[in-house]
Parts: sequence; structure tokens; C-alpha cells
Amino acid sequence: MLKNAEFVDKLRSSGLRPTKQRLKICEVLFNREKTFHFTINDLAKNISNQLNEKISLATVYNTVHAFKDKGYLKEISINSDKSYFDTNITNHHHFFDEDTNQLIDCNNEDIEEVRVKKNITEKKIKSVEVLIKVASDNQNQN
Amino acid sequence: MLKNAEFVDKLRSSGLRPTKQRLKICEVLFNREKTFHFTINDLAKNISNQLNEKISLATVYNTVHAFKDKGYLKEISINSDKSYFDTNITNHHHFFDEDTNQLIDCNNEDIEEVRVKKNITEKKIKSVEVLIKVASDNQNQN
DNA sequence: AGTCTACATTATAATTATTCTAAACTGTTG
DNA sequence: CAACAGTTTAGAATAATTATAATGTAGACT
Repeated sequence: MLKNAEFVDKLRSSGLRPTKQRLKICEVLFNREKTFHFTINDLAKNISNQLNEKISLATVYNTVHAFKDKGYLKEISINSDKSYFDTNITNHHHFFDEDTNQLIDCNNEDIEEVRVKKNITEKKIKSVEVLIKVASDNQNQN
Repeated sequence: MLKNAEFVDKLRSSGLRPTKQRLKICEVLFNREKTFHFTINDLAKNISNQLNEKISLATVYNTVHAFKDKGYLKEISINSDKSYFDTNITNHHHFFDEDTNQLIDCNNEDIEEVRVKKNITEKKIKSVEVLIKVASDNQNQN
């Protein structure tokens, strides 16, 4: 349960101005016990519900991307028309339920560490993440 | 190098009518030596370039999704505003170059088999895929 | 073969997701 | 407390995707 002043510091220290829009978004995103996944649209809705003011969708986009660039959020890869974000910024894997479109965090104990034997590229590996898709048996693959 | 008639059979046998739009798309997608990745937009452009006729973008969407449902294409997960598709339908992993936005297929020998110790869900695992993000050293993560 | 019917397919129009950019704001500096 | 130089916001524009009305197609029955 962080206080407003802490968000101000956090933002300032990473070179982002603590505007009122950003602070509201911080509250909605980080004033929680558990990490969670969301869509830009989810977030925009939460904001206009939980707080009375409404923030332009474009601003929500800007802010989420700024937070992502600063490492406060992670973008998640699933086959979808929408981008998902995650407030859990540790390196971790996901289950994705194709029936319900639900995305579930995976404890690192649930999957054995992935061993990359050969890096095809010349570049540095930034992350290695596994996505496990599940569905009821009668569903077709992918 | 499949012939038109073979595409007709393939489509019929999976319950899709071999319309001229679909046959043209088959040609562009499957008349090749190597598998490849593409965006709906890439594909639509290729079609209007390689062939003289133009197919409505919506039809390209419909067809690609139909092919995916039938298992002739796979949708690929990367952080992007667009959906990527793959004509390589085997279960395989990917490197994603964040500098160039290039997606590279990974030989199964390059990564040790991923072992899921515990399926959190009650449902059947449909696929397990790894995405390795790479970038030049100075890039920021994600 | 020709017409009818039921369903599949196409592609325009509508919707939804994302980005561009002009206007508003902030934080210095004189 | 102006004037300037970035930032940030948010309305307007663009891009991606889907819904649906119009069209096409394959049998069934003449």
C-alpha cells in the first residue's frame, strides 16, 4: 500500500513528471497486494470507475508505454488483437487458457529452467519466456 | 511446388470450398521451398504484387483464420500491434530481435525440451513455446 | 440442364486499437 | 513574474480487425 508521495518520488527518480494523470494510474496499478494482468482498455475502464475523473485513452497509452520503458510494467506475448501488460516484472512464464482468454502467472517451480543451447543470433539474450496454451480437450489446437 | 489441383483437393478435404481467392492465397503461401512468417498486411501486399488481381483485405483475414483453424498456419506470439503467422506448423520456438523486429525460427536442437512440472489448470496442454528476445547490449529490457 | 434452397464466402462498412500532433502545461532562467 | 524549452495531454487521424449484407456455390428436385 504505497502512498501518493512515494509514487511522486518513484516517478521523479526515473525522470517522469508526477502529473495527476500518472499518479492516478499508479494508484490503480500499484496500490495492490497482488500483481495482475491488464489491457489498456481494462485499465482505462478501471480508472473511470474507481476514480471519478476520466483520462484520455491516448494518455493511458502514453503512460503505460512510459512505465513499460522504465521497467515498471512488462508487455506479454499472446496471440491476441490486444496487448496485455503485467505488473509482475520478474522473469516468469504464463499459462494461457484459450477457452476463457485468461492469462495465469506460472511459478518458477512449475517449469524447469529453459536451457538455450545455442544462440543463433550475435546479440544478447534479454529474456526467455515460455507460454503454455491450454484448452478443454475438444478445442482445436492454436 | 504444389499444383493448383492439389490445393483444390487439400481445401476440399478439409471442408473449405476452393474459391479462386483461396487458391491464390494458397499459391502465395505454400508454393515455396521454405516456411516463412508474415503479417496479414504483408500477405495482402504480396498478393496484389505477385498476382494482378486484388483480394479484399477482409477476405485475406477470413482465409488466414480459416487456414489457421484447419492447422495449415500457426499464429505467433510476439509483442506487437500486429498478428504474425507462420507457415511452419510444427511445434517450434522463436528468437525475436528487438532491434530489427525480426522473428527467427529456432531448431529444436537449439533449446532443451521444456519440462512442465505442474499444470496449474485442469485443462489439456495444447502447446508449449519459448520466445527468446535478443537485442544489442545497450538496449533496455522488454 | 434448369431452378430452388440452404449454407458458405466475399468484401463493404463499421468498429476497435493505436499513434500522431497541435495545444496545454511545467519547470527553469533571467 | 515573463519568456523559453522541453514534456505531457488528449482530440483527431490512422491502422487493424470484425460484423454483416450481398453474392456465390453445391446439391436436391424437377
